[in-house]
Amino acid sequence: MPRKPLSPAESTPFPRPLSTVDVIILTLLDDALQVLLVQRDSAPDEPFPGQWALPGGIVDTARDLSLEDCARRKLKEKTGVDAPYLEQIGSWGDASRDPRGWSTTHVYLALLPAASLHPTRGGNVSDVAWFPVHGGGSNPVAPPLAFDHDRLLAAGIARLRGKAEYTSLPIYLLPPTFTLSELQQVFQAVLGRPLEKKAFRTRILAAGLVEELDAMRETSRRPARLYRRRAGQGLHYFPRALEPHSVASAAD
Amino acid sequence: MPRKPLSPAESTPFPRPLSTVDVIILTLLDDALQVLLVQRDSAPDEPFPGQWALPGGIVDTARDLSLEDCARRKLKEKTGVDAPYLEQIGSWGDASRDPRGWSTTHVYLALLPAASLHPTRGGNVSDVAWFPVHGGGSNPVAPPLAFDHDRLLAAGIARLRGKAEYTSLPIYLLPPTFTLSELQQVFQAVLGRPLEKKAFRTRILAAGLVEELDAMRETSRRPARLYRRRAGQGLHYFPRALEPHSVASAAD
DNA sequence: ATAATAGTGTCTATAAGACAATATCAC
DNA sequence: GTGATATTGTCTTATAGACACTATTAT
Repeated sequence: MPRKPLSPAESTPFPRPLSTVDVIILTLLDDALQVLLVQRDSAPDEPFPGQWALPGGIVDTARDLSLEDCARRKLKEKTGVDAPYLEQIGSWGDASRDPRGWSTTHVYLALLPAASLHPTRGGNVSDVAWFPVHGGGSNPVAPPLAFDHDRLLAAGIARLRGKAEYTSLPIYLLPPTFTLSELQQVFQAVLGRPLEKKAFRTRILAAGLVEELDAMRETSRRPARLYRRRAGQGLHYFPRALEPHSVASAAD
Repeated sequence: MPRKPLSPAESTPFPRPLSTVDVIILTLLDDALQVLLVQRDSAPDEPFPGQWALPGGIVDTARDLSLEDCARRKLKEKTGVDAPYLEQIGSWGDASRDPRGWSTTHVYLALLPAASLHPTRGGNVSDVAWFPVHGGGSNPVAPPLAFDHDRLLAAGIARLRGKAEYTSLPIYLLPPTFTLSELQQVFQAVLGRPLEKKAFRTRILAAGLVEELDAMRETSRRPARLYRRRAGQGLHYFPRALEPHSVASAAD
């Protein structure tokens, strides 16, 4: 039962669904797109004890001013940082997705650079870990996730992949400065296919969404020019998609 | 207070936000994009009495199997029909958008052909009406909507306009058979700008998303070939946007 | 010099924009 | 025939793909 009685104004004639927020936190680690997952409590009266799940939880109307606020809070709790990109992916609400009853989750996608995380690959808690997202990678993503989190994660990945075809979105997976080769590698990791070097560089530079720095990345080979996102530039929409694709599903 | 006590499994340590669904129902009437609005109850203890609002209401966990289910129910209640296109636009949840307290609305976009509606322009109830969506039309959209429905509507229109640039989405605003000129008019009404005739026709036909019928639309001028959506074809993504556009806001 | 990665030159292919020309109907 | 709308021809332009070539570093 609720902790406090509802005031008359708050009283409504319907039982309210449980409201939660889940965050799909992605970054690029070891040249692969990886997702942050948390292991659920092992207490047997908890739903999906011990299973891996997306970070998230119940909306706390006393602390969270808004759904996005709640997502930012979850993000900060698990990573210790704010994400340079946070987007709502959608909401899934029905009677059966949570054994506790009718519930709705509001899913957000957060992209952040791996370099912004703590030294030991970001996870500062033992029940938090990064998993590669690849369908065909050597180490597959964790076993089936709790609740319906598999489909939520799939929707987040699909959104990122889809937007990578015609926007600059994957740039948010990189630290503030990067080389064009690194940027191309991020796009390739997201899209799961190689891209043409010349076409890619022309596309990025013609869009004017990065600016040259006076510094180079010094490696054991030829140094590469460093760039950074142009200040105040949001997501860039390219006039053409990266590859002629044809049809998609009926809704979104 | 809730009508029935919560079972232990349903008990959660947080007060739950109010969950609602609102539907942005759009169609093409009189060559203009129009939205279906409902006038709220005039009882002074109701929030926003007498004001126009998007059709919607509280999620009924006893009747609605899912959020989308709920959206379909609202749609059917107001129009009497199912929409050939229904997409979730997003969810807005915060402490202040509803005077009754912390609430979340789940917003859906429905596109349907005007011809599918009842004879007298669809509205079979006196407190339901279509309003043109145009910013610069002769008859502007209704005065400020109830709650935060202005921004919800704006988000829905923006989604439709955005997708019209690089998908076939506006086709769902037309009846099952149509001419290419009519299809072009729908795109123009959505985008608010004229399109090049030849380029538009090539684009549509090359995509293979319509099929020629053996019938013509007979008017007082040269008859025009009728087409219909190819069966089983979902939303089509064109390889190029209709016009080179550059930047958008930071998140979606 | 060689290996490796960074970066460029140049050609082709595709699809959109511009805009004129032609086709088919009612009258 | 004229007027109106449908449909097509053709040229230009912009940008992605292919792919070979040059540039710069460490060794």
